[in-house]
Amino acid sequence: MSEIVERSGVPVATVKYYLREGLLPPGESTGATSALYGEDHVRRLALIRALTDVVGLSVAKTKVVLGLIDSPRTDLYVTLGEAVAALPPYAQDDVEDLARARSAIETLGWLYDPSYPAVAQLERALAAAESVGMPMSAERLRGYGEHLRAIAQIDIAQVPSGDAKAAIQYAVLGTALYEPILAALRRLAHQDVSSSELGARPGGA
Amino acid sequence: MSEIVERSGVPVATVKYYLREGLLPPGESTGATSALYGEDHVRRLALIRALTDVVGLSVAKTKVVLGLIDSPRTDLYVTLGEAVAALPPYAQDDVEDLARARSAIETLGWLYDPSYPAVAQLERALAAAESVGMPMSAERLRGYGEHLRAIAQIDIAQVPSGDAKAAIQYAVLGTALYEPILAALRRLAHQDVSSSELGARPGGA
DNA sequence: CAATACTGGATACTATGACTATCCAACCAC
DNA sequence: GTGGTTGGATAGTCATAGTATCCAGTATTG
Repeated sequence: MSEIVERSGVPVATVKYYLREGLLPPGESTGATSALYGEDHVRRLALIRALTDVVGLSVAKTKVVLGLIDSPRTDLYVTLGEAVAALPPYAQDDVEDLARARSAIETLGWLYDPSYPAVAQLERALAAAESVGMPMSAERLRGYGEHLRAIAQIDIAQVPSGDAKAAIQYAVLGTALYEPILAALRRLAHQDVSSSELGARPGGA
Repeated sequence: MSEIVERSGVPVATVKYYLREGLLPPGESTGATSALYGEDHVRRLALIRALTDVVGLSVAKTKVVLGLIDSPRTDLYVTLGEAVAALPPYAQDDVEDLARARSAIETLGWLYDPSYPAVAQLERALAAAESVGMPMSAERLRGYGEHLRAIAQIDIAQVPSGDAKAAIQYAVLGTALYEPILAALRRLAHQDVSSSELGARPGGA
């Protein structure tokens, strides 16, 4: 065990905690006081840290996501839905009306399936923006929609097509792990756009 | 006070807590046992809930963001940087090398300013994806970059241009509050793209 | 005008989450 | 055989985000 601790940089006590919580599978037991851990465990630890530290999931939600990766359910659509439900922004599933989300999705001409968790998440996010006096305009929505759809196409083009299980795993992780990248890139794009369009410059106008 | 409690839906004890923590400004005192609260306070409460519940900020980070909105610093660039630093994915500011982020930004031909917090956030997000075996390809990056830059242009076109303070407030809130919308839309776009390209359908293939 | 109800403010308490530390007995390596 | 690890169990810690209680000073109303 000292090996994976050293290679992953995660403290022993924490590794034991993940073992306890069922995030990390036990090593192959070789007697009462030792077990074998391998490359898999190191990768698993990296994944756990990525989901908790970077994506910001709780240990409980991380466990859900890992469970979906380990044994994907029936099909991609259902599995991805469950994964999405484990990702922020969390929307409680008590019946809120989905009017804003529905109207947005219809404006975009996209598939509207109210059972898909992202719909409630969108509703919540739109309601929050509105409650603060920054409602989403239809025009802005259409702009976002166009470019996000293009991004989604890029994402989907990467999904391995042969093995169904691999495809689901890729889709789940891709949804979760690329989100922070997208957020950071948007922030950087703001910089770049304002610098090149308005002449703003690092260190003050 | 019962008024804002009722209108905002936030429990009294919690309102008092926000008052204590300095997230909510005190009402205009009218004697030792009463104070006046108004529309401003209701809006402020909505903003606090939006930042904590939807964006997922801690009370402490929320306070930072609110502080920037209340009294923006020197200029937009600096203020937005501080706001961005208060947003996930958090990157500790101890000297990590920013090789991945730098290379990504250079690939895109964007402005590279290592002091801008989003650079460290990008580094962390890219490193996480890589550590899990899903590194970002240059090709995918270019695709993301193109579309996110377009989104950033939409964002910046909305920023009010007259009043500098209003512009800063808008930029800070827009960065934070639209992020969950973008995340949800991307997830929905995945649905729509896969449904129209692969023939997948709600309820199973 | 007196009883009751409601404030603002201070203080103390609780619940949850994510670790972290301690023990212990079994081993394995020398 | 004996000292240092290991796996496993149990208990303790710390931070965060509230809740709950108390209190005394109004305000209200019959």
